[in-house]
Amino acid sequence: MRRANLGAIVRGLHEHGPLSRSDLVVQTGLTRSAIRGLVGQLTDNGLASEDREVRLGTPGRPSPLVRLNPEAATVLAFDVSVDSLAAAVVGIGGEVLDGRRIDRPRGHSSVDDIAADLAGLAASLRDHGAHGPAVIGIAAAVAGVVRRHDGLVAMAPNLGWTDAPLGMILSRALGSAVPVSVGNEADLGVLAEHRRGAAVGVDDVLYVSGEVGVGGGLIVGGIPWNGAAGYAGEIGHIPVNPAGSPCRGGSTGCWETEVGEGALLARSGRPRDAGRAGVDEILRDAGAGSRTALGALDDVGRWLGVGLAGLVNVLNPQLVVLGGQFSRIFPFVNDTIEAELDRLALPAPRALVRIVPALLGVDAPLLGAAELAFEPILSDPAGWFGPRLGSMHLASA
Amino acid sequence: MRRANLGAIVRGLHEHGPLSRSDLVVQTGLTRSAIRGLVGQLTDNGLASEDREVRLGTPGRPSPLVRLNPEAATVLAFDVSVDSLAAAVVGIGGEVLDGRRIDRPRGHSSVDDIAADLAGLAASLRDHGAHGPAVIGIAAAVAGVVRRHDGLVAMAPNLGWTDAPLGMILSRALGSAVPVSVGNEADLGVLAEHRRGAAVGVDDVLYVSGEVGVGGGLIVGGIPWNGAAGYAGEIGHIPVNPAGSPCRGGSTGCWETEVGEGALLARSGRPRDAGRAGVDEILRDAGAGSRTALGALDDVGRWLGVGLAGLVNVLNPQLVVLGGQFSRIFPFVNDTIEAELDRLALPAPRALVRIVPALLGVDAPLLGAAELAFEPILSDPAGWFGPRLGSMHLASA
DNA sequence: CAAGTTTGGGAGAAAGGAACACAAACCTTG
DNA sequence: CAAGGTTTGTGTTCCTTTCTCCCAAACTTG
Repeated sequence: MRRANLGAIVRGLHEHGPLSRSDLVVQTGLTRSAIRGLVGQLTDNGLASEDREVRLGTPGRPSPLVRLNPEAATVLAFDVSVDSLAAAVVGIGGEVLDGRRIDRPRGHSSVDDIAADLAGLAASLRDHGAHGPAVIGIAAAVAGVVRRHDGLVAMAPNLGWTDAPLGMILSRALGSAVPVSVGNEADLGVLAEHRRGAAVGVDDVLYVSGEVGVGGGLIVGGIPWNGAAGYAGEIGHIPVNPAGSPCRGGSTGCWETEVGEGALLARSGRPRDAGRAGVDEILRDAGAGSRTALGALDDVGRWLGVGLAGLVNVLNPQLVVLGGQFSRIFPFVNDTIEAELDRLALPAPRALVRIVPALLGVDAPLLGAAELAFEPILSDPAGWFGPRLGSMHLASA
Repeated sequence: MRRANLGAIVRGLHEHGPLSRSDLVVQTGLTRSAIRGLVGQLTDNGLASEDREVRLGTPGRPSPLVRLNPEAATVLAFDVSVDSLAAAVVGIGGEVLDGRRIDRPRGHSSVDDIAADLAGLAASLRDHGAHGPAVIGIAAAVAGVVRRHDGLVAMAPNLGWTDAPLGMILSRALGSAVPVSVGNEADLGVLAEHRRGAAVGVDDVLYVSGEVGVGGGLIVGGIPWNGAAGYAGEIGHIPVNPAGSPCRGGSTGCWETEVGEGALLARSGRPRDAGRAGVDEILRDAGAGSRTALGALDDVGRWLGVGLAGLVNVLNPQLVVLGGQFSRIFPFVNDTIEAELDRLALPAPRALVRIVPALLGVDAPLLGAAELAFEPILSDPAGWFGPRLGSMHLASA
């Protein structure tokens, strides 16, 4: 009923940017009268405003643009990555009001330390108003296996976490009553690329993020998919090479051991833990024509193609977005991947799929976390104005 | 609005069987008044009826059961399998009014011949009334890669088809104006197992059908998923063994070449084309304790586990249903599969998943086709009564 | 400047579900 | 067997929400 329609309007404005009332009419299928009432409710509550700035040039009465007010509802987004920590304040509509990213030494850190660092980052941001009424959601992306419904990080080998209740601890560190969601880095990366990046408008997307580990995120029929318990997309651990080396998970021949950062470094004769700097060297050498570097990239590209062929057959995506380090090595592996897909994938799904690099780079998971935090207000904006319900959320938390 | 609520009621009755009005109240969340009006509309149009047969034993006024009238809306379902052809008339609510299955010699047959055979089967069924107003949908399951939206069979190696327009040809052979849908055997198998078989009530299901080839069907969040173009679930062609043998698709080391019927037969020292009879022998020998037979089954079980581990990591299903031949060899491979999953799958998704044999056996794809054909009336029952819209469908076909 | 086109504004109508009161049918208890 | 409790069907009324219709406003085009 009304909340659903209101949600459709707010979601449309959030995802597509400012729209005129007549745009909303064609998008929602409602009548002008209905749109008028609903938009009026949004402007009355300050969530949206109507601008006279109108795109002219068409006959007929111009329709003023309805735009969401970013200050009216903001979220706090975090990213716990292998090499860095980040925080951002994002306004509804997607505008990043402020953000900061700091380097982090690789290796294990306690959940409490990380949470404290994140809280510190958040406090340093303009407009964050962590306790203000405008913050309607908080979410964090983390490089690990996450159980969605309670924000438990079941496993994060790069951080040394097992069954870490990041959501709860972060909530406490921030001292905020606003609910905290936690999501896997790749799951949130694909969300961001789908809303604001390389996969806008594409409904069936596989996102492959290559960092130290390899993660996957899925958009199925236009909606993100996380599996029965939020564990889906752990594509780093598909068995591709029974003759391969053992993997951190204890199994053998995982895709991740063939295409991860460590594999690329090792194939080029560097130590596996040379990190981002080592990858930079490889890219520089490859650009200069080094046989070793190009060979290492080619090997990784070949195994990328092998794994992707299986995934394309199983998932039949329209688009594969390569994120993380993969987006950086993309120019060197593109042709090899396509050739392996031609060789190994079934013709029908093969013909449909395109492979592209990510557009949002390292910030994809951070922006995806913001989108996750916005989700409740996009589904049911009515719950966030009128009778101010902050206390209700506190009670249910 | 109303059509959605009406759809929810019809769908509930179709999937769960007869329900009392008060059951419908709790299921839909509507009020008794609303349910009364909606159920009244259904009974007025003959689609449902209310029985006085009531389950007693509880205090309060008994609520008569609302049941769908199977004769009021029927579908014609077909199955084009490797070894057989089948047709059935199924009434709304899921009751099979009549069905027949005939053996088919393995090997290639033209689309026209198959369509003619199917039309002949259909004509021999009681209650089918192919031209009567009660038939509201026609669907066929086929062992091949199917593009959903137009019923094109892109590839069916066991039948020798490439880009075969089965939907169109079958429609012509039947001489019916009712739209014909076509689906992949495994996609429809999982639909049937989800509605009436081993996966009832489970929202995230992977169905693995082992015949000559290996097919997969997915239920994601309670709804079937077919990929961007209907090509999803081609899990037979995930690369699991780069050292393996070449596969019909032209690639190498596909899962199918390690776990398909041919692999089982070859590992037990039989010709790859010994067919179902050969599998029967292996099962008999294994029951009698034959080392060769048990060894072959063990090998297949091991590779089954390898492939499933990857799929479980990627898809995080709650349940894996093994269908086709796999359901027959299940008792002999169960333990091996579980052990391989323990070894290769990530702990989190591994802990969640259960592996079970299919319940509906060879008829799963046939029954799934029926469910596919029912889909339109379950989504919008209002379109099928009142102003009898048969002519409209004809016009749009 | 006039005609045409598209959109906003407002009143009234229609549709559909919610709320409520009451009656009916069953169970339990004495 | 009678009375009370419980649950559900029935019917009426009310309310919410959208749709319809007409007019005014604002822009383009000729």
